[in-house]
Amino acid sequence: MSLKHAILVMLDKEPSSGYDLMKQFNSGLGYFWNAKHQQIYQQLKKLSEDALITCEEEPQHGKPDKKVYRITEKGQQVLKQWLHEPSVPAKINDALLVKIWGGHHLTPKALLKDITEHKNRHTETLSSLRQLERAFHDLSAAEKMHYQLPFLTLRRGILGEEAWLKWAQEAENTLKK
Amino acid sequence: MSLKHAILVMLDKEPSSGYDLMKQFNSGLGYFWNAKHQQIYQQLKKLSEDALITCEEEPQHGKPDKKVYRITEKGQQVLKQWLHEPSVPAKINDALLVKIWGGHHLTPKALLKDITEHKNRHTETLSSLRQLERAFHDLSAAEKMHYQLPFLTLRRGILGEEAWLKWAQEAENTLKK
DNA sequence: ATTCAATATGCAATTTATTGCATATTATTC
DNA sequence: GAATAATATGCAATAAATTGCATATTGAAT
Repeated sequence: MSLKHAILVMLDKEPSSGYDLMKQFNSGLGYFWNAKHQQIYQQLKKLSEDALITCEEEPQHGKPDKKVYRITEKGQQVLKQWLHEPSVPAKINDALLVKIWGGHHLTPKALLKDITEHKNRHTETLSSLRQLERAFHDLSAAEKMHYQLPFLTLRRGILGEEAWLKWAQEAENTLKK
Repeated sequence: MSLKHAILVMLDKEPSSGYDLMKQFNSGLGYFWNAKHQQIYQQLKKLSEDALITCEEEPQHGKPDKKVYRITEKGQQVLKQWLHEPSVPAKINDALLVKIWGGHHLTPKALLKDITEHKNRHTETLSSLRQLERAFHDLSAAEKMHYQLPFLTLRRGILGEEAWLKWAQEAENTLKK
């Protein structure tokens, strides 16, 4: 379980509300970790109880109140310890591939339709990742150095999405025959 | 949740025991779906209760007894229905990338070590996928046609692993500087 | 003889994740 | 003025996945 650590990593960079974290998880920066808002709020509650983070209510004008969470010393210790452990390999559970594997019950057309929908999503993701990449390239050398590590994760996203789309092309060529 | 459907797809191709399925999930063919043995046995139990599969005990000589599961008519119906629904996108939860994203607490050396371990796993996976690919190429045209769809999933695996390794090279170049 | 690896399955408890509500404010659009 | 989208959070129930045991057989190696 690393949602906990993903949250700690994010709060270590910048204090945030659950809603802020949720947006990060659902946008480019959180490309590598997915979580629904419920999970995030639940984890924040747990992390608070364990005193790995603290919570401050921040009244806002024009918007509902925010609960801003901050990582504590204890939280940083836990985070550092986790960072020093070998990371568990990401597991792949890809329903589309299960479907294709057993797809002889379906027409190629039905398979293509499903693939196309996924392709649209991947195309969008790639496009927003590339946007972030361009923003990175416009930074000064010092800033580039500073964002070196997040940039690596961005590159992973880009290479991953490119490979996915390349595969989709192959799949389409096969299924259209 | 598609472990259920992954199992149905597999049993639809060939009756198997939980242990057989487990091996598939942990080898090349199950590259696109991961499950631990507990999950598989639990699902088989549930699927039996729901009458989507049946179970037959098969005594073996030299080995403990096997429970061979077969998909039922009802199971095939459920499977077909699922195949006709749009498949849910695979979600990515990659602890290594979380680590890199927050890796400024670590030395580049420590990060490289972790990446190298992952690289070894990915290299092995790629190598076994390529072996399967070569086996495919040696098939007759008719057989190739028959395995067209599983071959597509194999290609996804290969392209995915190649992209991963390409990224690892980039990451190493960055971190070694 | 004994340890080890592979085969084969499972219970019980816990932890994680998902789903389905539910609420409240403000700004904007129709 | 009413509907909608965005902001912001949460409870409760269920489902799914993981972890830690636990057992039993056979063959091969030491």
